[in-house]
Amino acid sequence: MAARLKDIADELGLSVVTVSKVLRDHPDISEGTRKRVLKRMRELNYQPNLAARSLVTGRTWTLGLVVPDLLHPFFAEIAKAISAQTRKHGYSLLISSSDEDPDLEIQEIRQLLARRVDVILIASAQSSVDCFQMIEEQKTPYVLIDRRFADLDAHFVGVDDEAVGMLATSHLLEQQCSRIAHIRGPNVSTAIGRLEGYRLALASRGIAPLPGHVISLGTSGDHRGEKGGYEAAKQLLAAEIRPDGVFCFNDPSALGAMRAILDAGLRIPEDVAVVGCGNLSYSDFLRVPLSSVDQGSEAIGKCAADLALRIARKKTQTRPKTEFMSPRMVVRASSRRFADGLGKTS
Amino acid sequence: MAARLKDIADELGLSVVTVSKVLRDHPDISEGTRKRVLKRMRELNYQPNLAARSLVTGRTWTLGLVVPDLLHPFFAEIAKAISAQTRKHGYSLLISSSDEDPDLEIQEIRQLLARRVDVILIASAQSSVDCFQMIEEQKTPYVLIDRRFADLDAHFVGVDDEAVGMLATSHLLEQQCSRIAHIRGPNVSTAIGRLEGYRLALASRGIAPLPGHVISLGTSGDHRGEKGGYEAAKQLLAAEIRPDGVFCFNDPSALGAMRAILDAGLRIPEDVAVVGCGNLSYSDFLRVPLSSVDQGSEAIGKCAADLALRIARKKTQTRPKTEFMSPRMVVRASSRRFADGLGKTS
DNA sequence: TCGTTTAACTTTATCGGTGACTTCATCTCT
DNA sequence: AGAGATGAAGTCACCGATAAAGTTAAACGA
Repeated sequence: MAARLKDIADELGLSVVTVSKVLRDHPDISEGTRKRVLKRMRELNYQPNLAARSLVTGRTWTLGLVVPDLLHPFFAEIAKAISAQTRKHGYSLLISSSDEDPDLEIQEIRQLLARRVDVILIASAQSSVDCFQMIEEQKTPYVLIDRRFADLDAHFVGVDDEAVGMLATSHLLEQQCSRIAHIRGPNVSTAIGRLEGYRLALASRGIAPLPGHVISLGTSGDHRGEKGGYEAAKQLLAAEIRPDGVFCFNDPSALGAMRAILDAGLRIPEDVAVVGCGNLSYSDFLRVPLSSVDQGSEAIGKCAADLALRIARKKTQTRPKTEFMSPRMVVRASSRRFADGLGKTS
Repeated sequence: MAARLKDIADELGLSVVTVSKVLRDHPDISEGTRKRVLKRMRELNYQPNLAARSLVTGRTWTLGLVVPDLLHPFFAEIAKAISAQTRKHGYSLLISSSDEDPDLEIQEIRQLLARRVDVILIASAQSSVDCFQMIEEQKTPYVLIDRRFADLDAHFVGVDDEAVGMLATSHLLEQQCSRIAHIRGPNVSTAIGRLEGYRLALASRGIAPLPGHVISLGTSGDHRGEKGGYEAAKQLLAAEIRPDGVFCFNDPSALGAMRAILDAGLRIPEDVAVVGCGNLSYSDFLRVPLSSVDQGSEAIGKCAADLALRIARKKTQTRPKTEFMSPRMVVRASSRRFADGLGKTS
């Protein structure tokens, strides 16, 4: 059904290879034949068979993306940005969602390796680095997104999580919060970095977190952390000294926390100011619009895609490269305790 | 680098074909050699080269998905469900986002056709059916998701939008709303069906929509419709007779509408009850929790994936099949005007 | 004038599998 | 014992492209 090089070649009395060369803009083709061939290709709406091309070139013109959760707007936005960027360069994107499950993630990675994708982009839910050795064994290049591993020297694109933590915590300090708590995330680099940033920001004012004021987001079934945030905030409110500001690991957990605070009859931000992270798009429609640290997910996606494309084009391995995006504080009602002046507005 | 059939064949003193037969569970292989081959395959972590296999079988074991917007939770959920389902059967999924732009969508479809995906799943942003003829010419089967075309006889999986409209409108009627308005969506099947359902529900009580009470969601830049919903609701509130209930095309537009209503100093649901559609997961955290018609997006995804897999397995064309999911009303505060009794709770 | 370039193609081999046939030894049945 | 059936391999051609090397004729330089 679909046209092949051979069809075009036969019709024009050329060899398959000549037509193939036209297709790939090879120099040693005369202007005349080039035009004839291109014309016929257009007429037939010729599309090269990528399976055949892959077989001989060893490249699939396909990238693989693994995210923990496609429903999480942060990852959805990254996926969208990557997809848009790769498309421009003729690459397609296989997307899979690991449901935050390391084993499932490994399966997904195996699939991508079996498909011989040119580069794997991955926001990993792994706790160990074993599976990356598996990827390296297959000599498939990969780029970590959002989440890093301290003992793994690999390409990385993401936000500077320490800066995130400092930004959020400093903002709360500026809002005259004096007892700032932190609802921390699971044991991955993002959560660790944000916690560290939180500590550093406090330390720079000579403050140490009060006992019980750093609390872990339980893994109570929901990935995104709404329930976990609710539970964690309830515990915080029951602490000996009640916090007057909370920096939450991400926006969903902040939503949960806000609900717990409101349920307890407290006011946001007067009694407790809340800051999240991720700046998810629906923030404006909440009971109390949520202040949040924007991670520039779109920029992360674009940057990761560009890096991956660069890697895909080179056959030789390149030295691991780390690209940090800078976070941005977006202040909304949940943390704006002063009409103006003190609170930054962007 | 990666192991090939030939490597295994040489090592075991067999022919490539024999090994290939083992791989595909061909019957005429003795138990002994089968075991020897499988053992070696496992040791080498052999992965068949899908490009080679595709080249000869003409099948890619890949499905393509085109959605208008990956960031919209409705489509993200569908994408996730499809991905999960196809993975189980060894198929991969190429996902692309058309940004609700018909031209971009056509480009994406071309890409998928060029890649010779086995089936295309598409929630289309087209206004004409031309591009589906293009797909048919390539003899690539496709499944429409969510959005249909009246004059196109194709596979379809989605919700019964007329039922959606009736469900939402009947619910508002039950809540004693007597002046129910509708913020309708763009000119695609979903919006048309929901509008029709709205009309039918009113008609069944002998009511006709008041003038100016059916209003169109403008296309003011944002795809999801938050701004559009805001503008539309402002107009509704300025109508000669102010509505006391609004059924919104989707949840984002309902969010916008709610904001307009609250901004106007009115109460939800006492002054105006609001119902959306889509039942997006963050509904519980809104200023006023939003009642919404659940379309069962996960079920749609699963069903669409199953249908696509069935089609992929058959070589012969199958008769177009339409699968309707039934919508479900989820009542929350935005439309619960009576403490109990009248308002259904699920 | 003759060897050397150069432009513009063509030939040949190959990528890693699969499908359709063929071979050959063993087994079964009359 | 010989014909046909069966089981367990192997042969060969081919899928649709690309890489590398080879061919041919015109152009060029000394």
